[in-house]
Amino acid sequence: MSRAEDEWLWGWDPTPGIVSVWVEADGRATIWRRIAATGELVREEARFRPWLLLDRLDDLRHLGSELSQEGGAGALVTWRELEGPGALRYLVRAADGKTLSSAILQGATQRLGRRVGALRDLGKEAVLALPPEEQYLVATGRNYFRDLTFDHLRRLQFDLETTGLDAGRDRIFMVAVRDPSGAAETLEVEGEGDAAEADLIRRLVARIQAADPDVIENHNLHGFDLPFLDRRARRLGVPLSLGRIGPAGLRQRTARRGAAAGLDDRRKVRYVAPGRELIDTLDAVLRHDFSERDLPGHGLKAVARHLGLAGPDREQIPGRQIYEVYRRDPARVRRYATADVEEVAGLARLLGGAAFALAQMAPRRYERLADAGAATGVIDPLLVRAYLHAGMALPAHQPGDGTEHSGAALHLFATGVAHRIVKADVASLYPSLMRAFRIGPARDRLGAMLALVDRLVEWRLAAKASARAAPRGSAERFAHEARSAAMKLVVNSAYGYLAAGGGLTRFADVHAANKVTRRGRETLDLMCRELAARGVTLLEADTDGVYFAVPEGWSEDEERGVVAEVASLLPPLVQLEFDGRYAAMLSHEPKNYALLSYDDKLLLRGVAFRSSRAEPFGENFLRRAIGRLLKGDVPGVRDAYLVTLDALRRRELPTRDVSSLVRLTKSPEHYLETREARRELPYEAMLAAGRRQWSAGERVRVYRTRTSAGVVEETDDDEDAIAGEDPRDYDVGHYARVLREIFASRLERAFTPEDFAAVFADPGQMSLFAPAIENVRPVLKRTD
DNA sequence: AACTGTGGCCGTGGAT
DNA sequence: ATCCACGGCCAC
Repeated sequence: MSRAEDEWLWGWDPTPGIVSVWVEADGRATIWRRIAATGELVREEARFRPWLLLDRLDDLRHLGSELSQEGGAGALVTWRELEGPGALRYLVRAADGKTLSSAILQGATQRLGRRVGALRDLGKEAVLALPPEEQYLVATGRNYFRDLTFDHLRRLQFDLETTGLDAGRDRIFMVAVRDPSGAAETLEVEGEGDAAEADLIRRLVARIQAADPDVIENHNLHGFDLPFLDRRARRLGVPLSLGRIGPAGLRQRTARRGAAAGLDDRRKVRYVAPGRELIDTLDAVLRHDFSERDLPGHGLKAVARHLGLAGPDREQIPGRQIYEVYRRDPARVRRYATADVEEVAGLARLLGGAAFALAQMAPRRYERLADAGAATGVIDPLLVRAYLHAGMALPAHQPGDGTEHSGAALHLFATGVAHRIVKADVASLYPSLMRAFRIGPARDRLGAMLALVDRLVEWRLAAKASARAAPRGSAERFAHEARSAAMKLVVNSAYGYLAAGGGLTRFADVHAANKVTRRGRETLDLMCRELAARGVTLLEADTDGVYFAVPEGWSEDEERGVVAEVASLLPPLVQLEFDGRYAAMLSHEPKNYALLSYDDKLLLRGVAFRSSRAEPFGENFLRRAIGRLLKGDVPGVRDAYLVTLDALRRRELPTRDVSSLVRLTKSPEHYLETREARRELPYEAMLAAGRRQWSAGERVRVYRTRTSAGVVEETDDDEDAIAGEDPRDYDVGHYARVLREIFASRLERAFTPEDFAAVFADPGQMSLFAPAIENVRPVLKRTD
């Protein structure tokens, strides 16, 4: 059993070194493999028998003797019935996938009496047809990258520098390229006009073909560089052969993020080049930030700086000035563009390892796993392969039966300021409960989901141990850490897979999901009861963790002791951990609190304390005020308030500091339709600034003036904000109110009402009877 | 072709 | 003045 389950996770075919797979619908497969020992690339051709799953054979009966059971002689289409109760039970194959699908479509058209033009028109209850590469990987049990490490890949990075953002009008004038050896250079236009740009594109293509990379990487590759390059190449009539085989020109696939498929189109496409994997480091950044939530932004420069990838003398040029700087000082743009590709290479290596590790498990192309959602993009392919390998029929998707799904428990025990804080939480609560109580999808007769979660957790522990044992900074350690991150991603989405609504996932089971969350609520309640019984003050508990304050005089060992005692009361596999200790906490509302660590770092949590749309001046004030508050410096809190208020009234704050970052979700046309019924400040600001064009999804900084609203132009570079150009025409009265009513009010729970009024009294309106600020003490109030 | 979940705070701007 | 529905953002 154990071996079979490992095969569900890793596949079974030992073929090493696959770096890319390309399969045509007619069953011709091309496999590129890199020999780890020599670095040599080998290309292999194979014939492969395309397959799909059907719920019935009816639509193939018209083939007569050209349809036969597997093992029979020479029929066009062969079939095999899989075991178990699943609806998708007929595995059908043919030498050419197109023969297979057109035979089915012909039969379905006859049977249903309407034209069925595509397999998906039959519905996912009736047919499962994977993309050709995935059919190949599932059928063979092969996976990408077996016995390879990330550094075995030949990776090339390129980055376009253009005269503007509009591919219909602007041109490419430079391309920075970093080849797999690590050497970076720039290609530049020689002269002007179409011929010069066309020549530059030809040189780029030649450069890529000569370097012959397995992987092409850039930040926002699919959002900018490839669509821009594709449009320019088409316009200039330059053949764009970025792949290893096949005709020139990029192919497309639809994806959740990428370039707009057409004008004003919500659908997104990504480009595909046979034999190479096109990797966008923005995907890795988003995936990383989803779990870590520690990045200041998602742009290349911000991420590179944050991760320590940027050199100290990193050349910076604001996007819109690049071409202008190039004409004046081309060497500067060369340094800038070269730094870009070098940072991308570092970023891909640092954060891309997880997708690489996923490709060693799931039967999909590396580039698809790099941007796939974990549930339908990773778990589902693993389950499909497990069922086929076991010869079991797959259940079809099923809509929910109407049962509601409820989530986690949440308790707020006290608000205000507390000291000596401990956080205890359960590691991976939901997957642990699934394992501990054997909660899996009812329709998963094979038990593949729980088996996969078991295996992933076990392998992940092993990977973590191996990582710890390997030398710091070594490629080996890096590989184990990446594998651990990939496994964490999959394990943590197992519950989401189960709870997914709308018939989204094949094995979704709301009853099982409800069992998981019910056990979760029980576990959290038990933790809280048992902790309280041991003399601590509970503050807040959410889902899988609890904050509490310990009595004065407790040592860290005593803190850890109480957590360990409670941990011993939980079911096996459900591990309560000591997650951290803090000097002080401001508890505001559920899911909204601030923590001061013992080394003086302030952590803000919740939308009341940190929100991407909050005005910077308000967040700065909050950081200062809460920092002082948690150190017991109440006069310092008042001082932070007065200083901010004063700066505001003197208009010392740049307009950006009072502006709010908002996402425009309505197109100009859409807004104009609803404008009369409902006026909204962000759009009014755009219109007032004379901007009548924007795209839904765009984020802009807006602010309020006395009479109307304005837009702050974002610059890439902070030094670039030229004081003289800032109108500072913001509405001081409005922002003084915002400071008091929106930001200062976040500290309301910290004081009695009288003290709060005194701390945040307007300097001109101090009451004679107000309490002396020096004597004000923060409070903690039970909420019961 | 893509698509994991619930709980919760809070600001906006019209309705009452 | 107060209420409320809604959308956005965030904690888990």
